[in-house]
Amino acid sequence: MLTFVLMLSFTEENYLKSLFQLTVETALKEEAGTNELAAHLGVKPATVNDMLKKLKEKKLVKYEKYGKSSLTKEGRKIAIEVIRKHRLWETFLFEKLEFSWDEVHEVAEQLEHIQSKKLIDQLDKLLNYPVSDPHGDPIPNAKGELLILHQHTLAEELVGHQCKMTGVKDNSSPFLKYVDQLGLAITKTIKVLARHEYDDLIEIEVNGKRISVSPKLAENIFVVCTACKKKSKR
Amino acid sequence: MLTFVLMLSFTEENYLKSLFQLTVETALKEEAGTNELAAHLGVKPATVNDMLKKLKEKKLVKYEKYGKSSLTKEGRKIAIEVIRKHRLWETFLFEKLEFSWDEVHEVAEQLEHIQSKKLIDQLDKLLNYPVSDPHGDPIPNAKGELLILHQHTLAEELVGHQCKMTGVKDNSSPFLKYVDQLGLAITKTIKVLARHEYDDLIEIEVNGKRISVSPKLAENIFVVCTACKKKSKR
DNA sequence: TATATTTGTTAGACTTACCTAACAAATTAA
DNA sequence: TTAATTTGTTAGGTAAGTCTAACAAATATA
Repeated sequence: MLTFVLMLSFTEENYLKSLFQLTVETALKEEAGTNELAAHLGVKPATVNDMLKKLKEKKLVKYEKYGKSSLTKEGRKIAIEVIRKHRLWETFLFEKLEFSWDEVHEVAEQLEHIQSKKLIDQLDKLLNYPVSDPHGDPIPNAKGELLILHQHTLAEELVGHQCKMTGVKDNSSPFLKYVDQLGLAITKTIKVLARHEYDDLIEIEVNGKRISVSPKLAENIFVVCTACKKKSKR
Repeated sequence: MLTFVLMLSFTEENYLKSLFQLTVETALKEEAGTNELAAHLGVKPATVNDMLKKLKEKKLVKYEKYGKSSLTKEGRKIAIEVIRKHRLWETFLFEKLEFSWDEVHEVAEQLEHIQSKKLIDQLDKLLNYPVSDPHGDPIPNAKGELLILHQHTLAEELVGHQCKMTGVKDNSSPFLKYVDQLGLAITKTIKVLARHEYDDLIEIEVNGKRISVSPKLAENIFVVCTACKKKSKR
């Protein structure tokens, strides 16, 4: 069997990854708009426009003029590979090289583009086939299968419920440092004590202490809740 | 103290590395020509010409029209950093990820451009501060100090002398596989038994067996020889 | 030393990924 | 349902890194 390996640039890989993250991954929708992608990638809409045409040519995205865009099966496959590499590298940096969870993202952004199947498979083996990265995000396996956690954000959690922290939405260093400071971390048990109408703060119990968190913070904390059992949106 | 970090592209880093390898490192001379660099980098002389002007602008190379080029102090510093990264990655792949010595080079070519001081320092620590890579090449330390072995090639070795293999000049996979096949490897003891005028083959003893090797091969094998004690050229 | 060869340079062109500015289509609001 | 706003597109421009083709300088050879 002859397999054609189409070589993609770092940039092209990043567009596919962004599109994946804006659609399949965290969001509920199937498509993303040009401006939305531009904001996510930190470039101008005109640039995204050019790239969408190019990626459509290569049959990696579905795109029609003035329409929303989405990944093709092949495009999704590549996006998942990049995400797998990113998260394995993050795990490596955290587990083996003494990086803290707020430091891993930036370096993994570079490492995720290294081309070598053997490298990634061996890294996976060295780390003992981890299922999630330091931020709690699931790591796709070598077949491209991705465990989808039935998680929602802390902001959506009901008063009185107890849940467990499973990850974060925002991977920026300042946010992660703040999370650390508050004593929050993946696997911690969180109980929602109250929601204050007056200033929208959410009062929670964690580590046996009561703290108040902003809705902005709560929206970036993922949790699972057995009490909830609300049907997952994916 | 304010330090200005000038960000270089992968390409610029590769030019500095090539220039280092063609001058300071293996060769005896201090300068390299445009065509020579072009051949080493696999690009056309015209391209090198443009880049030399650009790197001169940035004070990383010394270059005058129609003259040979060399690295400035700052350029050499950067080249050594890239080489350090390359060789640490090669060692990592070989030691931790089960790569063979003919597989490490290609992947290290990509990894050497990742920007993160912490990454490299931690990698160095994880590997326990190695002094040479799987090909026997010395790894510069964090201060940019590079151990220079007083080595020469097997082709230069005198008949009757016994030496020890310390490295290879050619890092290509076919060459390295061939070296493996012949039973040659770093640290092996080699005795030069004879040189045959007729076909230039060199007869050596290694692993207790007599084999004949071509001058081409011998030119790509580094050895040290106590009997020789010939003054090193660097 | 004159000529041939090698080595290095210049000019102009291409591609990728980005930009700005002007415009067009689609959506939202009045 | 028209007008305002948002969203998306086009055209044209820039910088990096590459190329080819023509030329110039330096070096080697006769």
